[in-house]
Amino acid sequence: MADTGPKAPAKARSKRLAPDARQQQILEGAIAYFAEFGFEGGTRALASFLGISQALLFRYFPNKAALVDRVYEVVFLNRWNPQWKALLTNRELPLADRLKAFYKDYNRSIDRYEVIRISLFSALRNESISQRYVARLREQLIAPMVEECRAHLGLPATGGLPLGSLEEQLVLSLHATVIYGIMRKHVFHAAAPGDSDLLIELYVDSFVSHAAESFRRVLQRAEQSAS
Amino acid sequence: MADTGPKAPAKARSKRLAPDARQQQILEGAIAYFAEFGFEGGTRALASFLGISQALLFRYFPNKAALVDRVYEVVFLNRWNPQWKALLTNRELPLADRLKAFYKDYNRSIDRYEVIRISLFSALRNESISQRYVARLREQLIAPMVEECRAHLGLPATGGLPLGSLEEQLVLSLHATVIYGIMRKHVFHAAAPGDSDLLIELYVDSFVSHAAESFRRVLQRAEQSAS
DNA sequence: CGGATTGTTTATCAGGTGATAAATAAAATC
DNA sequence: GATTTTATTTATCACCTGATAAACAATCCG
Repeated sequence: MADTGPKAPAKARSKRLAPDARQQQILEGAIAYFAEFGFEGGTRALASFLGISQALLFRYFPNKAALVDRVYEVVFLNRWNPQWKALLTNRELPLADRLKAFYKDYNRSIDRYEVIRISLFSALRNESISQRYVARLREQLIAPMVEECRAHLGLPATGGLPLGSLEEQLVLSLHATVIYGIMRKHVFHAAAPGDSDLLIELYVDSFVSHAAESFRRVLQRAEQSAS
Repeated sequence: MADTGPKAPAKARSKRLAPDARQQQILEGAIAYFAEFGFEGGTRALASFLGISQALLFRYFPNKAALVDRVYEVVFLNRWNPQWKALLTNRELPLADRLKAFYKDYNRSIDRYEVIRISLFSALRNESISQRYVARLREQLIAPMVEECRAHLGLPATGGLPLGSLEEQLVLSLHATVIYGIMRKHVFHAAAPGDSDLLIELYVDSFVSHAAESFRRVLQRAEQSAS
């Protein structure tokens, strides 16, 4: 079994911080610590990682769950850019340009060790905040992308996609490529030093140039199963 | 914080099994239990999940780590098909057909709740078996796919890829799509009821039909950075 | 300086953990 | 059916967990 906590690198004892600063320090340390060891990591190891006593944690957070919730908030909510949807649906730009700009920015925003690992840890626990994030991703970004693809291809709007429709899954292949690349780096530790922006351009070009054919076949299948 | 163990559905007490059968039953139960709650799940909850006493676990496995190791073995090693590489490198078939046949079979093999979740739990713990799996995936399947793409496009063989080369990452986009679809289903609980085989055919066709252009641009970039 | 304030630590608690040994009960053997 | 064998459970251990309260010590303020 892997070790479940650091054997105390324990920074030099930094005494008597202002309450705000200490709370912030604990929160940031907790993000780093939980990202590494998961939420089962103990409060003692976390405290020693921070160079403070274990009891001090409970002065700034009423209990471990509250601390974990704050970690979730930082990782999930603070990392969402409300302009993404507007960017994706701005039909004054070509579809490919919008997708490239979006995925470059999205990739930049979530390609971080703590973010991807904490997202996974919380998803594996079926945390509701993780499921809300997935729902928002679908409603705010993936579904609009499908509509934009339809518009780009001269197809009528869907007026609401069924969950997990084939069209949605087509668009998700783009998303999957970006996410999986980040996971390979931070979870599987399989180096991926390549130029992310170049790869995103290639992925998007490949997707868009084949979209007509893919959508045609997917819609044909949908008609078949409807009959 | 999410609940960390089942409150004992506790099947009816099945008494006095043959040792082999009981060991097998514990192993299978452990796979289901750890897949749900992760490896921090307690032995008491596992035992109650199995409908046996906690002490009995330690008669069939010397300690928890040994049980976890057996779970890893079943999930990782038993799920590898040695014929995959041969299938992918069989140049009597068109490249697209090989990729489709491989990914349909690969998808069928790993698209299971326990498999994908236990893989992720172990990867997040940096278990060596997980890293060995990733290395094997790269050497046995991904790298050969790159070589096959080169052959398909009339390019010379590489004679050994640098880790994380751009070409490798191009091929990984295909892989990512399959894996991420499975993760969405079993980790993010975002339904994906679509016809996997159809989607795999679309992904592969899209990839292959755009491969010439993608490889051209990637190799051009590689030359630039070499100069 | 001296006393009040407050950030921090030490000591401690009840409950949970993996693991062991003795006690029990079901099957196997004669 | 009595006796041996063994699968299983109950009781227990030392240790670790999150959390609390009292003791301590650094800063502030007069």
